[in-house]
Amino acid sequence: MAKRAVLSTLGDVDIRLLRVFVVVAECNGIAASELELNIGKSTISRHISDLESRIGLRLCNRGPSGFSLTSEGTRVLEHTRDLLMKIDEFQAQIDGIQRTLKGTIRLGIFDQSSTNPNGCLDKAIALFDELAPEVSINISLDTPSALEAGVTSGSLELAIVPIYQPSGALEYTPLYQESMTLYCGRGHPLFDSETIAQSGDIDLSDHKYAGYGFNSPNMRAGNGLGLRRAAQVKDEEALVLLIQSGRYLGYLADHVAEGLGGRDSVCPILPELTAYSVQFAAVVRRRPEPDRKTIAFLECLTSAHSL
Amino acid sequence: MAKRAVLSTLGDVDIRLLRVFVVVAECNGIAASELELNIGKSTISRHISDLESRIGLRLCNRGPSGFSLTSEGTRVLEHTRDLLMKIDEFQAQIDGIQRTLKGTIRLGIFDQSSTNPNGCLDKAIALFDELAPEVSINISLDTPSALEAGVTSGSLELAIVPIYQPSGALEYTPLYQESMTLYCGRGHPLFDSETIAQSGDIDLSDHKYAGYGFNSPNMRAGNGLGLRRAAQVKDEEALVLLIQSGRYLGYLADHVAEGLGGRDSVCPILPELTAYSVQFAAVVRRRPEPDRKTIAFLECLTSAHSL
DNA sequence: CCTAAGGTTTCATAGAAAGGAAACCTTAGT
DNA sequence: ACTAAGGTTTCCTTTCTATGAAACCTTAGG
Repeated sequence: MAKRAVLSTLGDVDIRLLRVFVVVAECNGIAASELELNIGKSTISRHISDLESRIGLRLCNRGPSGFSLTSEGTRVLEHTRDLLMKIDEFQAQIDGIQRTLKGTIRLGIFDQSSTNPNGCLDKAIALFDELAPEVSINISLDTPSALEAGVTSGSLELAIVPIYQPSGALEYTPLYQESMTLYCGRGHPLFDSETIAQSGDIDLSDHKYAGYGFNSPNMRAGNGLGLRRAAQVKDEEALVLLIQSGRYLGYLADHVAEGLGGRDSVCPILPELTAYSVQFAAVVRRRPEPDRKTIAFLECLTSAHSL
Repeated sequence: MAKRAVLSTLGDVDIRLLRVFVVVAECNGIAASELELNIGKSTISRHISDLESRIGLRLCNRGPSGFSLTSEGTRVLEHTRDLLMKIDEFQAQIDGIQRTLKGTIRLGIFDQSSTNPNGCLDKAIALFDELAPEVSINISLDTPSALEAGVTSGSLELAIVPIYQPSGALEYTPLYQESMTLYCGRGHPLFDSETIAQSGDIDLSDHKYAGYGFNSPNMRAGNGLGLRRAAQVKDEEALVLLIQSGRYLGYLADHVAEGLGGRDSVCPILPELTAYSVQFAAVVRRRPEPDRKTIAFLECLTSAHSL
């Protein structure tokens, strides 16, 4: 220990010595405290004299003639008990902080993903609320890229987004998949499933396509098939509307299509070709490392989805 | 450290680490705290991570992207400041105890020694009162042996006695001397100083001798000269009375004899032969080691007598 | 893309601290 | 006087701790 400028102006009263002193005083002698402290008397003796020389006071008379605190020792003992109590209190406070999760967690979810039956966000929230009832949860909906930006900037602790163009600054934890297929509505030329099954080479670019306005796996899939976007939507309801008009093709999550009344309403087009699946993942930032409540929530999410 | 049963259930929060943490938090970064702490950043970095792992919480985000306390870090910081304050307070209290002398000091003085002009007890008391105004002083008079017994038993902190038969259990600190000579009173056959000066061999045992009843240097001196005690006294006034009667020889402190009106009243007998001097000393017990106020008083005594 | 700044990690080392064993010193009580 | 009990000292070993130097990693900002 070369230089201790600011640190310990007086030589940090060794807590350990103080504890020894208290025990010795309570046991009324070194020999008696051996058992309690579980260390040899030579060590205890040295501890006591160390303490005495550090604080510059003789604390107790000890020897074959008996043990007794000096008047100063009595006073020091009082203050020491005080201090040790304070330290224990401190420990307890720290433990409390460690145990209790407090604050607010800001979650973001992809605004078109809340209906997926594979998503167990509800279960995760229930789990988390049990684990950390003191944390208030704040959920916002947005587009995947906006969510990722939010997480990166720190305005969101965690988001659930489809994995599209993973950012290196973010940590993705896969949760569930969503399968997407190109659909058309009743009245569309491609609506008849038989027809579609037979004709091997339909030129999809002959048909109008409706898709989201923002960057997404959806959009990439559309481009890959040579689809040309003739309508831009912002949300799923609008897309469903366009498809059901019988004039547009569009990608729908299969669970959405099923909810639409089955084959009477919409019809998948060349699933083998057009279907793809999107991996949804919880995303948190890599650094600064997410805080404990976020990690806890992430754990709740993964365990909710692994059931 | 093999076993730490009672000691440090949780691993004594190293005060040092906490201090480092506070400084780093206040400096808003490790690099900035280097100067303040006067230790290298590698060490500081390790300290912070040590602390974090000891208390099981991440306290701050740090790195090229900047420094910030986590929410937990903020809370820990508060409690830490609290604790450090308490520790400083403790130190101050100890310092206070160290500085302040309190209680009562019980002094004993030889009941025949208070008139000696060499004794500077008054000055010593004045010094002590300045140094330790909170200590109340308790003075009792007694015979040397009673005083030594009192010091040995602990019923007196300190006594001032003539050194006669030093006890090994006591610590003697010489203070001043008192010279004693054999005197006789006007009317005594040996009163004429001329006569005495001429006759080389006076048989002192021809004369009545008056001395103290208790063991003392005085008594030993009397015995050594072959004096036979014909009268026993308990205090000096009585002795003076007997000597002034012209019938008795007796040892008087020279300063007492001088106070008696000089040669007209009493006359020294063969000073070269009979005179002896008594060393007065402060006496404290060796063990249990005297307490601080006693040591302080002893210092006051010696410095009062060394002026 | 490059660099500087802020931190972290690794490595090696000096020194402190904790501990036990055994010899030793004192004192109370026989 | 002798002994046992209570402490202290001495000596040595083992384990930690603190520390700086230097290499390294990461990010902000030209």
